[in-house]
Amino acid sequence: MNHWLFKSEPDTFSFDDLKNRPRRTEPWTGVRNYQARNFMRDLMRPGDLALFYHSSCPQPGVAGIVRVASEPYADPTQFVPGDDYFDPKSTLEKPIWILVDVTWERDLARFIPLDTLRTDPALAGMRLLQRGNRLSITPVTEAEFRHILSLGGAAGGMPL
DNA sequence: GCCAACGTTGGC
DNA sequence: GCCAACGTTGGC
Repeated sequence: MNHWLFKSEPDTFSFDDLKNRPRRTEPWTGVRNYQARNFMRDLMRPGDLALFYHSSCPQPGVAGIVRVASEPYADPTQFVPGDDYFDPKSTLEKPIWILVDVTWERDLARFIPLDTLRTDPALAGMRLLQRGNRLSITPVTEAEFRHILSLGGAAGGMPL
């Protein structure tokens, strides 16, 4: 199993927004970066665990735990003229952009601020924290994932 | 709102 | 294929 980090701007779509959806599951629309797309296409599998990260907000950091809930499939927003994510170069026959469904998995006992991640020696190699990283989806090692889970505190349930 | 850093575009 | 210009991201 692989582990991931999904970035989202909480003003647009927060971890709680996901949790409050009827099925706690949403398609992760709007990825328009080839590297992030290729992670989904080539390496992501249903069942993979991920961190839900809040970016571009007063308090950036990890807000909760989610799980990949589908195989990759075409992102429908690329076909909708006028949509923020419309891509005129894409066609139904040859879609350019894909997404996966993401489902709420678990709350953390506490939010983990970016500053906490940055100052933790165990996370010095984390892709999210590397200079210049802008990817909205990044791989996370199992060790990093476990460590962050422990920072966030157990919030009940079966072991992940 | 600033700005560093990076990705994409398009002329050549 | 190079690379300058431009757009975007995201922390501060």
